[in-house]
Amino acid sequence: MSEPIDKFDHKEIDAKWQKRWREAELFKVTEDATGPKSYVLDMFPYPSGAGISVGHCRNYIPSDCYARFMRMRGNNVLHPMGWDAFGQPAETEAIKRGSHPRETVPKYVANYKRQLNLVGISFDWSREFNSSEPDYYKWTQWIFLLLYKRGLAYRSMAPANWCPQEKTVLANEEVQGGLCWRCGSRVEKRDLPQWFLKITDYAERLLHDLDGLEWSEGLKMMQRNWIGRSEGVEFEMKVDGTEHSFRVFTTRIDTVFGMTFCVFAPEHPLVVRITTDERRAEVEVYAKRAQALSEIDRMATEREKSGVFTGAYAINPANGARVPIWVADYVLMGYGTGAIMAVPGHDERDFEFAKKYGLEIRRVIADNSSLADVPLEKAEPAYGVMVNAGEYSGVACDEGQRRLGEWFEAQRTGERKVNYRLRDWLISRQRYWGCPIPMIHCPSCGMVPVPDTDLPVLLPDVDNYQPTGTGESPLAAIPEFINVNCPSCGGAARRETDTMAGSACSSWYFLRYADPKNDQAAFDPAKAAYWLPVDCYVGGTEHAVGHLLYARFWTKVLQDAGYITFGEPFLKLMNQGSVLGLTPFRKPRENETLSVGQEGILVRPEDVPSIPQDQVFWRWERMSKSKGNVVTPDEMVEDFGADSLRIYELFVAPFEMNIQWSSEGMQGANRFLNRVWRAVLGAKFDREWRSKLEQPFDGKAKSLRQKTHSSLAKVYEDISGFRFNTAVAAMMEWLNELQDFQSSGGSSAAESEAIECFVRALSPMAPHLADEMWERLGFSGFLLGDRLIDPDPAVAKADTVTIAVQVNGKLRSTLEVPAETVGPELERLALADQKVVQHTDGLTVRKVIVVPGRLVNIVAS
RNA sequence: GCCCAGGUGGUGAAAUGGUAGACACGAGGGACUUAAAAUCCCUUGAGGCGACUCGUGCGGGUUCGAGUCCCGCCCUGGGCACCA
Repeated sequence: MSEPIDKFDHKEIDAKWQKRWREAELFKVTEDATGPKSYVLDMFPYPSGAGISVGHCRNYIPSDCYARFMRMRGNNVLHPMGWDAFGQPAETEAIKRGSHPRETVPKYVANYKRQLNLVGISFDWSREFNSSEPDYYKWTQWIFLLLYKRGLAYRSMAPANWCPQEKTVLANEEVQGGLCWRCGSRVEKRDLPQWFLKITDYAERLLHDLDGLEWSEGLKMMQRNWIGRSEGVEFEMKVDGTEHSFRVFTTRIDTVFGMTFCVFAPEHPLVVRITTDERRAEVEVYAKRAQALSEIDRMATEREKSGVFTGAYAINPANGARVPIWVADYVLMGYGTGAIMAVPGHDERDFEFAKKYGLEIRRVIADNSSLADVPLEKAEPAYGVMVNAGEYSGVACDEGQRRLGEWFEAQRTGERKVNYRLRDWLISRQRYWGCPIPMIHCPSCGMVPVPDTDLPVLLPDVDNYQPTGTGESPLAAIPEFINVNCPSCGGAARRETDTMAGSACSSWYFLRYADPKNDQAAFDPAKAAYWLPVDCYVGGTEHAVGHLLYARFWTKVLQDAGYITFGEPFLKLMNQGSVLGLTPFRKPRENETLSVGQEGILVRPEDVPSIPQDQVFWRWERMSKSKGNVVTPDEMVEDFGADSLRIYELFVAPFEMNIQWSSEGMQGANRFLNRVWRAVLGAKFDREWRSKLEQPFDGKAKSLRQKTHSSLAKVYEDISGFRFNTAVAAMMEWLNELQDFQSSGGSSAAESEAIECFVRALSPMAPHLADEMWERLGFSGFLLGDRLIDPDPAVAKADTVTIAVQVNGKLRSTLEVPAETVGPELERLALADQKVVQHTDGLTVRKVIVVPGRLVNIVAS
């Protein structure tokens, strides 16, 4: 060792070990290895031109630390990575740049992979795949057909955002303030035939199975609310003087006697048929205006209620009352039946509506029967006793609900029903860069699925995939693609031209890693049975109700079809916090209006100097390419090395917490690793330390051994629980003690033990440096292929403890006592303590609380 | 408006109901150096010469003891589909 050891050469060490790991195929795993399997999975990224940021690293570094740790604890760990490469952003970007996703995607993928290797992530690249490759999307299509054959895919008309200028369908993201974000024209709604997947058939199971998952309660709650199960009664109402009837759903059938009007969603098909001639013009205008509003606008609470009377009346089946039918945009066609019974006395929105339009408000619920005629100042949705309810008056609400449910069922005009707010999953996109939907429209046979043997339906490799102007996918303009013979009758037919949303590709990718090269099936059931379900899934909360729900749905369908034996794909889910970057904004100009929640106009950092200083302000926002606030790991790795970045990201904050990016702490992480380097390599290391541990240790060596073993226990526990920040802190404390030991001239087997244990424990966090030090200590091989050392609880146990001594709850003194000191002895010592004597002088000791190993609290007055 | 997280030094943060601020960053002082970098040592919640006092968003409560538990507020961040 001729070179100086005051600092490690991170560039040399990173490159050296990354090369060796690659050459040794260190990260490759197989099913036949020993030890229990563990599947540690990161949500696969969408590769964009900006590359991965230090924000992505906050996902991949901790999960890599965990995966490496699990492997070093004897598990057979699957830790794969792939690319979510289909999707609208890639297509939009390519159109803008005049390139093609087929060319840009592989470039971006190569860059992502380079960056991930740069920070030393232990992915098994032999299992890598890309969702936009036919080898993969063949099986996405196969699963779509499986859903179709099981009656879970159907086609239905649904509105899409339509830009009349560009003559194209827009994603919600492309609509801002009702305007197209590119050309600024007013976005319209246009009905198109679209494909849906029947996730609602699985609502109950998706809800129920959440209970068994090791996910955060907050996230489970989000899914529960999204599924939105409610129990109630759906019943039929007749439109007075016509043959028409409609159905309404309510969770509060006990309030049915308080119904003073009904409300239809503006899109309700009955609206045009029941509206009277004198009301027609007004209703039509209203419906048209409502249609132009986005759903979010219609939902906005602050908005004042609005509506129009149709001129028609309905009959309340419970009491025969004749109630007016209104149309209002606060009722949505997509939820329930698209029509409601309005009970203004006991529903806040109905109350507000009734107040505005002077409709009757009746009390039908009260705390007790004597309050039946107390006027209502506001809606009272509480439960109590039914009043003004005919023969039900005086009946408790919950009993009334049951009896009314039975009554409707006996009358055959309604039934008790469970309702969900979850809607079917709209999976079609009128886009080029997606997985083609494998269906054929035949004039004589109708809808015909592409036979499995004809899969994949290849996405045609064309240069021009601009919008068609008809609302159809660009694929509709490619004759070679659309013209096909019907697989059933052989006649001329037409291919489906919609592609699938990106979320289809990501709804089963976790299965493919088990068997990524299989060209006979999506996966070998035996391999899937070995690796799955995912033991630990790591990703952000932004997927709480999209991806995470869809993936659970597909898993259950595959289970029902017998391909897998489990119904939940992700047993444990960990959500990392975001990394926020400082992002420049400017104040709006006079002609610009901000939408709700927006505080300024985003500007690119390079434009800041050209904007008047007082117009610019900075905010912390999630790092993303579109915000121009991305910091890449490349520069951090260049300056400080992969391991410094890893330590910093592990240490900076709790895993699940958002952080504001600052590279100041990088110095500290780098300094820590340099101290490790000197403490480990500057010592006289004795490989045979194990055989020399029997010698009597002096106090210093003994306490170093205690620190070594207690730190191992703490670090292992913390990594297991994803508490990486305190795991790193424990390593730092351990190192401080080792350095103190060394600077006081100590040298013994205890020091060598500490060094070997430390280097091994550091390996999941800082693998490059750990392997380098391992080699320099005279060992060979890779630490990842080796085991961590088990802490010895007997050694980890401290001999003495510090006992806090309080008087009336205030700390007055501390006692340094042997760990096994019993309560009565602690009490005696505390009462004899000089500080205690001072503070209890003139007082009577009333009570002494002793917590052995912790504290003594003397209550005196 | 509803739902979910949070609120602790100059900063990131730590703390099974039991010594608030571990571990770091930054700052100040010192050693080494011609000097700087690096490294090492000391100080660093506020007030007070001190004994001590005060201090975890605010107000109550439970407890021998509350950052932690309960009730009522305020503020910040995230999510949302007015869900009948």
